[in-house]
Amino acid sequence: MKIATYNVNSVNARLPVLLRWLEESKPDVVCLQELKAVQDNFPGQAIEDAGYHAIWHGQKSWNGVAILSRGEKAEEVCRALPGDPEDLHSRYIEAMVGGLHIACLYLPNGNPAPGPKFDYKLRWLDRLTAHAAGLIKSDMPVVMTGDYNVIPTDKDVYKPERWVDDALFRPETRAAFKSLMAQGWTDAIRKLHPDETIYTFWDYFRNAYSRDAGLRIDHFLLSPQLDNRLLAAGVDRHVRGWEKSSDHAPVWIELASK
DNA sequence: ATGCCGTGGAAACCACGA
Repeated sequence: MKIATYNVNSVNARLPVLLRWLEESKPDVVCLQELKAVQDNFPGQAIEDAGYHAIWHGQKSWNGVAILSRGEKAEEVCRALPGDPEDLHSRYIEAMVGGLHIACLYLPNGNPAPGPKFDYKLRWLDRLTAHAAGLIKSDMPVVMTGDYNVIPTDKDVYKPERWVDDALFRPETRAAFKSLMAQGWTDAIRKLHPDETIYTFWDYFRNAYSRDAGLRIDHFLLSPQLDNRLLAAGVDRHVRGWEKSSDHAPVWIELASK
């Protein structure tokens, strides 16, 4: 079973690239972030024609998350991260599919830091950690994936010294992510590629992609039930080089069937 | 070191992203 995550930076602007990549990569489940479309403006028909069911939670202008699946339609569990009814951003959707519990998330960027946006990011991370504690205690195999907007370590950024004051890399951010991981989650990419330089995002400007000046911020967190089912993990970085690409590349894992 | 680019939405610029 192949599961992917892809921050598309507008699902409608990205539709040709998304369809081309789906055709090439043929994942069974896909988590999308940054739809940048209201609920009624999601390209559901085009995605259905490509062979995928979809559930999604849109929002005007910003954010937006979706879960696509081949074969069975994902059975939605919730479409908001618990813990703050005032938080109206569409950044979280959770569903059951293929016998897995799948959480698709788009964590707040948090810049500029310090400031209210950074506070919101840290609160969101706290809420995610609280919710994740319940998920990891359940008997279900859980995949928690998406754009975390967190650079976990020095080797996940091309020039760590330039990012120390950035919301993606500040000590508070890394510490919060570390305490989430300490619940027992596995970073799928790092488990299989502990020492490789691997990025999932490259800026649109400064020729970041051709210079390979990237960040690793899109992650797959796996619950312990999945530890012995992880077969492969990687980044489709060539997709970042396509015409009209997102600034993120798709990330994927392969799980052994149970 | 930096929104230099890309997108959406409103209004011919600005907010926002990482």
